[in-house]
Amino acid sequence: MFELAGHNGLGRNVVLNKMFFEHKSAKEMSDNINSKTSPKNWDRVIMHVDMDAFFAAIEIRNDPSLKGKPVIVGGPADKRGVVSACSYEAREFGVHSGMPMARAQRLCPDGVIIGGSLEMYGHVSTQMIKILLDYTPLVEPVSVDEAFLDVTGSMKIWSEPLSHAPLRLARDLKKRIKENLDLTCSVGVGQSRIIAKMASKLEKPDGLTILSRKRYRELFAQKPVSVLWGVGEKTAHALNRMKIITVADLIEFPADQLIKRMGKSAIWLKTIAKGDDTGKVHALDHLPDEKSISHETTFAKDSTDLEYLRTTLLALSVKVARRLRRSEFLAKTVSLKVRSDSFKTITRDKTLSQPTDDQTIIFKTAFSLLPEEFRGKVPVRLLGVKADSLVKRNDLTQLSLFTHGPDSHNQSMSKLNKTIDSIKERFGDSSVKPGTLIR
DNA sequence: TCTGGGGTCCTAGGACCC
DNA sequence: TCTGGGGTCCTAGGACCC
Repeated sequence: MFELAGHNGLGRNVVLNKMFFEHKSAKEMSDNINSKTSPKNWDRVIMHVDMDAFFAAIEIRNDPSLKGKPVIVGGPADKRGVVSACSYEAREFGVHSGMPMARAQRLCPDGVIIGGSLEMYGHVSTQMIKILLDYTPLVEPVSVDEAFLDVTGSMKIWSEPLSHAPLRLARDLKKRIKENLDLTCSVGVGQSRIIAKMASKLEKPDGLTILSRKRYRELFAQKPVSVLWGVGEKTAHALNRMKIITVADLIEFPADQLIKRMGKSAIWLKTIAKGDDTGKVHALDHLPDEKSISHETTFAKDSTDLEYLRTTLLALSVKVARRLRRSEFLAKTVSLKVRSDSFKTITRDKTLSQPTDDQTIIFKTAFSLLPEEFRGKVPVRLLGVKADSLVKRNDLTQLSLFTHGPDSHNQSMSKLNKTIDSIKERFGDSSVKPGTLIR
């Protein structure tokens, strides 16, 4: 951070964090921000709020005796569980989310393993969103523990001077989350979603980073392409084979050649490299409709027992159908997912003659898609059922708006409440919709 | 070391239609 | 007798994210 602060003399650095606040006076800060990259001249002010070690932090908050200990939240090792979140103390041992619990336990034998409650995390997530809504109606959850905010319209309230408005707002927001939820978050601020998103990661935990587009480019130019959001292992390798190693390489690489090699994603890769994305932050009650609803389960032990597989598929179908009905969707397509003992995963799907939310139809369709080799021969590790190509029931049955009450205020209130309630349904199970960040 | 669960988006071939 | 081009749907698989 002091390295970044070292750029202050150039009058262009707008990277700030908690260290910065503690060590710099208001005067120094205003000198720092007072430049042509000042947030005051931004066309948009986007924030990304990312809760720190969310599940683990909630567990520690609820049981202070866990404070300072390596806390690991996830499924049990003997049921092939993985880590879904862990405290920073656990990370010191090399534990991270997505890691098999068996391995985490070996790395961190004294770690406190907690199964956790997705329902409770969803509840806290809802509380967090409610706080964020006090700053702007444009709050778009990305997952249980993350959201984008477009606070462009809120800037005037947080002046004077205007150049400090994003900083003041972000500090206030962090303070309120700390006071109300007793949790910390990291906030990234920038002129686009991608900049805000990348910025929030920089000073975790309890960070606050404001990044101009210029500074964003300076900061990431020499970093490997894999730091970019959306560039995973495979894409990084593909780019590396084209001699594209750093973010700067990606920016400089001729667009037409990149499109030839990478297809459509080339455009997006260039965009994130430059921090130029124009993606809007959706208002909470105008989120794009869900595209699919699915449930899957991994068995504690692989199974060749067809009756067991049937029962499991039925249970999964019931869960999927229930969610379809609750959210008033019908599915045009039913999809089955099977993972074998050798970890090979296949999917089979079928488009129905009539869209449905009926568990029996979903189950029968899913079961009929189960290939012969998995009916007693090849051991099955995982089964999944997905409802796809969703349509709103109302769109289909032509039920009109008139069926709702006449009181427009109550109507919009209940709509908002319903929307907030549905966050848990939609995001409370650590699901995400990464696509909305981009497209 | 033995790899969860819930999502989104993209690609690609073949069918089918105009 | 050889031969269009475009559009959309269906199905399977894969990359990626949290």
